[in-house]
Amino acid sequence: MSLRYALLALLTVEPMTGYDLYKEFESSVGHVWHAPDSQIYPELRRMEKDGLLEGEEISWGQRGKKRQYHITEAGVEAFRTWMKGTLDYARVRDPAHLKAAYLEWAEPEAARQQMLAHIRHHTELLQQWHDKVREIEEGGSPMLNRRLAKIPPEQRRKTAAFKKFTYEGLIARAEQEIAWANRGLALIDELYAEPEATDLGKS
Amino acid sequence: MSLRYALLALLTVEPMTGYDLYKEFESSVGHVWHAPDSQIYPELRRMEKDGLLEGEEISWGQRGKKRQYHITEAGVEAFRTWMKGTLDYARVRDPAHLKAAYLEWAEPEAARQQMLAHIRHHTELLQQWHDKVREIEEGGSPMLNRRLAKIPPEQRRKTAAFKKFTYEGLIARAEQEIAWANRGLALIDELYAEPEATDLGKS
DNA sequence: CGGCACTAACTATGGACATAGATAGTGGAT
DNA sequence: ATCCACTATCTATGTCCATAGTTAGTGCCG
Repeated sequence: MSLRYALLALLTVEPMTGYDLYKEFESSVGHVWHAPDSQIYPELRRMEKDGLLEGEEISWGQRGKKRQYHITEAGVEAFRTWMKGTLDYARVRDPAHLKAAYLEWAEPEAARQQMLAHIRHHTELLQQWHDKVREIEEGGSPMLNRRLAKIPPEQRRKTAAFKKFTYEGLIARAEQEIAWANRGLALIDELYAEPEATDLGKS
Repeated sequence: MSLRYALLALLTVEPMTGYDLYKEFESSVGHVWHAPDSQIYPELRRMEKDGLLEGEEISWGQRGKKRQYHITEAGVEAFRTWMKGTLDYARVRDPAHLKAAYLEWAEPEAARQQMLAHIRHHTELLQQWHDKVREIEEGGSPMLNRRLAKIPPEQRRKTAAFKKFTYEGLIARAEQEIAWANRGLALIDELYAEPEATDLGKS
């Protein structure tokens, strides 16, 4: 159900086509909520049917057409209602930690690779999110700038602050995951340490 | 696809029925990977068809029956193969952070409630996971104890260590989420602080 | 003018999961 | 003897999502 609200959030700034939204999901919003175009187009249709959006055919070039959606009053209302209510949190389902729980089944080298992959993955995310925070701080985010331009000046501080707050949370999470995986690497080293010293003691 | 491997992981300890596995998912493994019975039963059938498990009808009471599954050689092999390979990480899709990015749309009180709900949720998880770590440390986890009893003594240290490592990662994550939500509460207070001082300056 | 990357939108299929409910036996408590 | 909580299994429906196409127009580059 969150896809719907992610789309509404973007459409509170300006009317957009499905393709625009898809592009925005690939870059900015997609860092928080990913969605493929095959999910976006039908959802927009459904939202129009539910009265949250209104679509309009726009011609493009000679024969080209695109469908631009703008949010309705009901759409804004639905978004506000969603913001008011509390989320229900999904049950834990974490492949990386599931696997970590049984690392004794892997060769030490494979176990290390798991941890390195975890670090690599979260380092990439970290990079993206750091870039995003820098962009916000420097006022270089086109979508955010358009949003800020539409709202009264006294609201702008809040709007930018919450965006930054969000990304900083994701950054902290990624850093935590990296730290965990590093502890994992240390643990693997310790558990599979060359047992010479111990053997000497035993023999 | 991870459900399959979560089930295999449990079945490396001992043969179990679908109901046993469902119960285990509700308590121990469910802290890492949740699954409802309606997903477990058909998956077990599929795994049997794929030769990873073998099921056996067992009578229970007068007329009762249950189906107990034990892992096959192919099942163990599949589990090892999964442990060897690397996971592909799912794209980010995080309702809590999506919502946080647009908190300026909520009344300050509603915004605070979001943060408090986040704290409450992760505090509950934290509690569960802390209990789990204590259980592991004190040797009071029935499933883990049966697992440890089945393996050579020199393997036991690793097995227990990886379980503990896993839960500690989840604990660190939950603590991070709580810290983030607390920063959120502070930010809300700051952004919506009584503006007397500023007004005085302006007037 | 032909190729090519991009814009634009949609369809089809299948897996994973939530939610809800159906069915039936067990075993202990009142 | 009956009720109830629990054990045990399965089905049904719908949403979400990944993956992989299909179709068609645009606009620039060589």
